[in-house]
Amino acid sequence: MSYNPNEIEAKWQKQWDDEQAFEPSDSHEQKKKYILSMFPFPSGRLHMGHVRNYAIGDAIARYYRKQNYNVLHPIGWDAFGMPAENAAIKHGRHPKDWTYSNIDYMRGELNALGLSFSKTREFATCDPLYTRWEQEFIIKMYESKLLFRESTTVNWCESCHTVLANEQVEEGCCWRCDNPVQLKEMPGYYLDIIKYADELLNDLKILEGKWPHQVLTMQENWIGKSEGLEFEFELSEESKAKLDGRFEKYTVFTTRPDTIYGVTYSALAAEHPITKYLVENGLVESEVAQKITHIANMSERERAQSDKEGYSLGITVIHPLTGEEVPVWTANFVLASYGGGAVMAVPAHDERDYEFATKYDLPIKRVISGSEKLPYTGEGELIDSAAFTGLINQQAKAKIIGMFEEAGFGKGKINYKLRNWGVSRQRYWGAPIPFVHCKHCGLVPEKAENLPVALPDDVEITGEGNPLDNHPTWKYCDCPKCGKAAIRETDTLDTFVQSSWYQFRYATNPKKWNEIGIDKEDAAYWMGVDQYIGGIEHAILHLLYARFFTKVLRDLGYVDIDEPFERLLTQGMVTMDGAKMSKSKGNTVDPDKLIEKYGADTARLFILFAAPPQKELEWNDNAVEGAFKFIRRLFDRADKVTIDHLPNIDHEMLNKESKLARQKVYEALQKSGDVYEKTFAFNTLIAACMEALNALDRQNDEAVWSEGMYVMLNLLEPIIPHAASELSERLFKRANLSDTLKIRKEVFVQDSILYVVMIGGKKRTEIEVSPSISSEEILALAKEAGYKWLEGMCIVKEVVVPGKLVNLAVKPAT
RNA sequence: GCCCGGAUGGUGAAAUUGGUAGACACAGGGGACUUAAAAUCCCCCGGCUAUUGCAGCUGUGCCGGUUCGAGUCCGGCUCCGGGCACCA
Repeated sequence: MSYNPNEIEAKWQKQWDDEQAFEPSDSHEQKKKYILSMFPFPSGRLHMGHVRNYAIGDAIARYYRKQNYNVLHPIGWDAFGMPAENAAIKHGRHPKDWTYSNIDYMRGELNALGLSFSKTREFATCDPLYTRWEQEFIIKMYESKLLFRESTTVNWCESCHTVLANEQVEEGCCWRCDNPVQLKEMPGYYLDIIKYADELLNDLKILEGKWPHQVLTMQENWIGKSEGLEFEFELSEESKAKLDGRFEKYTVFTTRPDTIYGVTYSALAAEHPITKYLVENGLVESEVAQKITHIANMSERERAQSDKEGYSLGITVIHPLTGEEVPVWTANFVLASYGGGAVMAVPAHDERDYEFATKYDLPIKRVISGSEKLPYTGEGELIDSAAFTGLINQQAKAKIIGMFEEAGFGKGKINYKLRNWGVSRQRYWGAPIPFVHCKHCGLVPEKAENLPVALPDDVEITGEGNPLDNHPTWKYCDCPKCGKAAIRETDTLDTFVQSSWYQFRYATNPKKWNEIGIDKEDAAYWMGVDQYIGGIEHAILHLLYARFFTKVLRDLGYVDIDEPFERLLTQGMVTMDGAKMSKSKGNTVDPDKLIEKYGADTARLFILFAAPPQKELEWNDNAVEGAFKFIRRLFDRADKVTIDHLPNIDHEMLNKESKLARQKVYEALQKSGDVYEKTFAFNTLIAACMEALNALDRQNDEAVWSEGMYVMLNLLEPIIPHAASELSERLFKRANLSDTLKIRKEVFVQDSILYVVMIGGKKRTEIEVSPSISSEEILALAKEAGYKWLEGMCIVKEVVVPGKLVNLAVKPAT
């Protein structure tokens, strides 16, 4: 038979459409699988990374459908975001128009790949119906104090004209546009993710073995939990006077309370209120004040790259245990955003404190024994530490915290590197934050019946300022509470908010989408996502936010689960000439052209064959051709099939080649379960099928051919669905596709077994023996076969590995 | 600097988790068919030595160890990729 991919693929895609073949059943009786590939941003065209992502997910979804699971395999569009506005600025197109026409085009591309998505559950996150429910959640979060508004120093991207969350700053630059991020003081909305830090950290244990190890450690480090002591430094009387009595004390945090007797100075951030007061009121020399202001204006990134720098503030604090006066400095390495912006400095046992003390000639006092070399940050016994001297530092830590707590001037404290999630964006193309600023009532949430707060269509997008703020009328409204004139919030939500709950939206039956955001029962049935597939670049951002949102929605009573994604597969990048495919590098391969030339099945087969999904995939045009040839060969060999069902075969009656062919076929079948359910090493399954086809080719038995094709098409259908369906229809009336195949043990029974004979650890020869033979007999035969290498040797040890090999350890005979 | 990965032929990769390293493919070489080309089919294909015949040595980034046996386990390095980057 000849292979005409374009014709076949159009035929099957139409048939699947007509049959609505991939809609899950509404019934909750059946066992289920929820297979989800991360949804795409509608940028205009699919790229190879998408093709890979969806080929993997589709193979898994199709496999489970064959195993009689009720499968939810949805797709949608992560549709809000900056590129839509950039397109508006550049080409004068309305973001809405740009977005929805991109979606239409890309939907067609996904369709052409033969992906088995549920069509009834598709949505775009910019659909007002989606925004409506998101706004409801946001209001609920505000009411339970998880969402709050405050003015803080934020990461600001001048090129995107918007605020960025901490996670969205990569190497000091904006994650999206790569421009350097500046610090700016601004009001904004925050989600209290720190409140969930402990749970987000602890629940990583649930995901162990199910998520890539790498992602778990990245999240763990990002949360950055540390336990220590928080206490207050009281200012000396003289210093209080100098500060006009406005400050009495300040708080510091340390993870090393065991080194507290080694404190020789304290350091404040440039932004610390005391530092600011001193600078602003001329209480430090004007030259120093200037330098401090300069530091305060630097980004964290810039500060991290500069040398240690600091200035004496001319004030002192009292050491809480010794009563000694300790000088206070300001230092550029003290972060305002962590632990109160102030530290106790122990130069003997902290690298930063040591470097600083050496530079400015501050005293260094050793209090932990151990290495002679300073700074020493390891374990040891306390020295020179009053009542605690002699204790091991780990014990001392707990005792000192206990002592502080008893005395009431400090307490054990847990700190996180994780910072609260700033969700305000000063953009147009996002979900409006549904609040109103009222002169009389303050910040007021919009009434439920007025949701969604929708975006105005008539905007001017110039790239200058926030288009919603500039709109002539949109922001003027009545206060939902008192009815007087008020101003609508013009910030919109971070787009990561939309992707934090989309998994629940898909799980909700679309018939209920108008009435409800997330259906609890539907979610209980479908969630969590059994297999989630996406790029490693979301290891922290999206995956942490979605985990957080799941816990929040649970606590607000919307769902009953703790973790959204049961299993996670992170796919590798698609590269060409060793570099990531990108338009700017000009090394892209257009999926449309590939499909046009070879068909979707070839694209899918190549992508799954060329490398295991987790690894990087190097594009190779020749290998694509090879994938195409394999499918063509299947069509060619279809002529060998003469029986239209799974034949009964008397294995004993077959010749050696046919027996081997059956063995290869069933080896592939045996492998398939593991591949589709656990390892996702599709490359090895495809290789096993190629081996089976090669072995079938070397024999002539019609029944063995028929059986082989019956099994192989069944195994390959999730990977090359059009070709496999077509052949299965022509040869077996598709019976093989719905069949649950059983392993035939008899094909693995060998007439004889090949034993490798190793002598002195080296492979020397082989012997073919009957399977019923004893170890003694095998050894005897091995010695006979290997006499050549045994001459002049005596055997020290004999090892027989059943079914595999014989190893004779030898040494020269004396 | 710290934390994770990884390193196997010319290339992409396999290797039942301690048991014949290089399956399966791509590229390359040779041959068959053909007027010719394409397509298809067959053979060879880690390195070195030998080649009249068998064959021998060596080989999974490097050095060492455990073991009858190590790509796989242990210790110490080198290089590459990713993440974090003064978090007290």
